[in-house]
Amino acid sequence: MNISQSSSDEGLNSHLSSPPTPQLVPLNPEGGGKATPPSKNKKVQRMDRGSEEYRLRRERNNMAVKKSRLKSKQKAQDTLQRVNQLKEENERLEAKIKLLTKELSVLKDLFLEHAHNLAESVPQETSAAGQEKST
Amino acid sequence: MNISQSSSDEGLNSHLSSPPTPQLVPLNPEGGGKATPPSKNKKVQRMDRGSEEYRLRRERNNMAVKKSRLKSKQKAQDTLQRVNQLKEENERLEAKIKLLTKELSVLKDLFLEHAHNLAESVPQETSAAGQEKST
DNA sequence: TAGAATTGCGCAATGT
DNA sequence: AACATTGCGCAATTCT
Repeated sequence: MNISQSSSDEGLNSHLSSPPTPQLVPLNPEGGGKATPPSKNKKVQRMDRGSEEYRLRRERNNMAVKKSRLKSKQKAQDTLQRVNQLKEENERLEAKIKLLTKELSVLKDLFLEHAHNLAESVPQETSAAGQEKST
Repeated sequence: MNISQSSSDEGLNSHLSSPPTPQLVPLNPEGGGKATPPSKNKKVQRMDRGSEEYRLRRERNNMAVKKSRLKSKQKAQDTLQRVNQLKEENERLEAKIKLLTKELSVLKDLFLEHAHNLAESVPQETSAAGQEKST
């Protein structure tokens, strides 16, 4: 999870802007004191906008972002497909169950009928159709 | 499909920046030439950055975006849940099929055995399936 | 420490 | 006109 509260957001641009690229980035208040104010500037490096280093990093990140998002979308799509796949399989299984149930029903009926006949005429094996496992 | 190439990107910020909100938005180079260059400003309304109208619109859009993205994520999550749900149901169905199949198998075996006995030892009522009390 | 991958966010174009 | 989507870049974080 990314719970970054985005403290110092500097959403600047001027990238694919073919024009003169204004480069209006006052975000680097160096005028306050020294290059490195006595405050605890722990790690917050103020990237020079325009720095080749910076540009390079941005470009790479942009690529990574694109890639990541593509991947994400792909995954979502796959999940949707999976749903359809499972739904189909489900239907197949339901159909099979229906068939098996019917077959079973028929056989049981035959059995009962037969047992009945036997009991009526020749009372020998009366316990034959009651052996299911419940569950 | 949206093949917008994002021509004039001006990713500004200064929004959730609780501080004095510098409002450093020189993106409206009014000093370069005229307020509206002689180009064919067809419909591209040069939104005044700083215009109340603009700010309001941006804010609303930001809300809409957030909402939309939340919705999107929710949907994705739902889809994932659906997958799990379907997987579970599938397992249930498979189990049921297994059970039914076994039951059927047992019954069939009983049937065969019985028929066999009849044929082997007491071949008397070979055609007595539906005559007296059918049903 | 570096670099790639994620993620939240805002902008603008576009869709409804 | 208003809200919804979507592609895109930035920056902060997290993962490797």
